[in-house]
Amino acid sequence: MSDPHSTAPVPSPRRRVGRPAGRRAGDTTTRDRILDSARQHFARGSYSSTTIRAIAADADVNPALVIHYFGSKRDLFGATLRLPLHLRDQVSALIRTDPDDMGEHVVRLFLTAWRDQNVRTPLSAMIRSVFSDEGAADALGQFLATHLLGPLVAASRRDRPELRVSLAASHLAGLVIGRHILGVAPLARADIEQLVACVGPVIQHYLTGRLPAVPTE
Amino acid sequence: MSDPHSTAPVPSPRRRVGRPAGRRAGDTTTRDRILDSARQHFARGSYSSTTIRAIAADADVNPALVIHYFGSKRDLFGATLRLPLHLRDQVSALIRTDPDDMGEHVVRLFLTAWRDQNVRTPLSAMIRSVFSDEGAADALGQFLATHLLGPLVAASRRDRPELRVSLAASHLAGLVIGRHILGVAPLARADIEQLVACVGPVIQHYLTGRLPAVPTE
DNA sequence: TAATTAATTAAACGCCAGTTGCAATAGTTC
DNA sequence: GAACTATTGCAACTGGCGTTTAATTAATTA
Repeated sequence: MSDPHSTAPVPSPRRRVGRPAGRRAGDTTTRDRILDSARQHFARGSYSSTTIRAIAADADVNPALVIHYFGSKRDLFGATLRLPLHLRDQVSALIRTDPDDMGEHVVRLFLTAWRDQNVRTPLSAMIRSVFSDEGAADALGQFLATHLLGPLVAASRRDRPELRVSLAASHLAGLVIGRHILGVAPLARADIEQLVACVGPVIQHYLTGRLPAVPTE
Repeated sequence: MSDPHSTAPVPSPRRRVGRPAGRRAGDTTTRDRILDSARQHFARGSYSSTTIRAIAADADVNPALVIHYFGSKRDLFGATLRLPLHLRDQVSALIRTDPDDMGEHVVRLFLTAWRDQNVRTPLSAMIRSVFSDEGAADALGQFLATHLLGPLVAASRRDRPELRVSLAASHLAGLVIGRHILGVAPLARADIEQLVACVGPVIQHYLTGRLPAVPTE
């Protein structure tokens, strides 16, 4: 501060200190390192609480390089949200299973998918962003409707499929949040099959069981 | 902007522009207005994404006044988190009801409490803060264990009470999040009694029904 | 009524964020 | 090997943030 310009036109001899500038030898993995670091940071904090500078530091790189590769913080965030495709395949395999047997499969799929870091980090980043960025809820809703809930609703042959799927999804979401984000001890400690055994039948009930009639309407 | 002109050290005659400084006439409700505004902002965004300046602007007040009343942003956040006491009373009334009848009562209590703005805003601020601030999960966990889950666990006469209560709580949390934070249509649209009828029996099952045996161990 | 205290604002400070401009180095192409 | 392009770092700019300080006005007290 205090009168920036008007410094004498000294051509600033670019002192040679710290790591040198310029391209590194060998092939470059820097872009991916940045993306990895960004995934981890966005998955851990909110959008506004994670900083490009921290991401850059973890990738052992200059903050400007992050911008150079990804344009802006928002775009970088977008780049971290791409989901692995095989999850979609698993879901579409799921809806072709026996509907009376689906409950346990859904729970198992959800819980095992979460162990895969390629699923877990972008999803938990999405979840976190939904809670911190107003309006991001739409993005997640879109994703869920298109890739997860929508197919299930379409496959249902029962009454009020949207309500059924919403009830099931809210339970699963609560389960995953409790187990993996909040770390509620009994849920985090339990092994997957135990949870499948407990929760699977309930999901099954929501999807195909008898729901109480709507009061009036 | 641009060039804050290092004007000569004129002692800055405190120009009279905008609203005048100084105490206002009449009795003051300012502190409460600030607190209200803060509640709304913290309930809507993450801790780091809400700014004192925005809170002050909504309360139609100078940012410095916020600090003057509450000391710091953290303390202000703390001040917004006090829960209305009657919720605690309702919970402790709840655990004295018939355990075989508790499921529907719990769901109804949760959903109706959420309609009360004095409950909804601090709770959703807590939820959001848990997702954005690392470490805030402990605070919420503490609160839940002390005021909500703990009593339920203590009142349970079944096996594995922590797992039971955790399963029930995760379901309820997912329900409230879907209904009130994400605005999932079928959950947001349904009236409370319909949800009570659907979810109550499931909660009941988690609390007092037969859980599948633990595999080995 | 004089002194004091409480409520309020304006202005600035220091910090840290995202971003930009520029220079330096390494690989690639002719 | 010269010209070019891709990769990297440094330093600075701009802007918003939480917070501090000082000034101003209204209420209260002595």
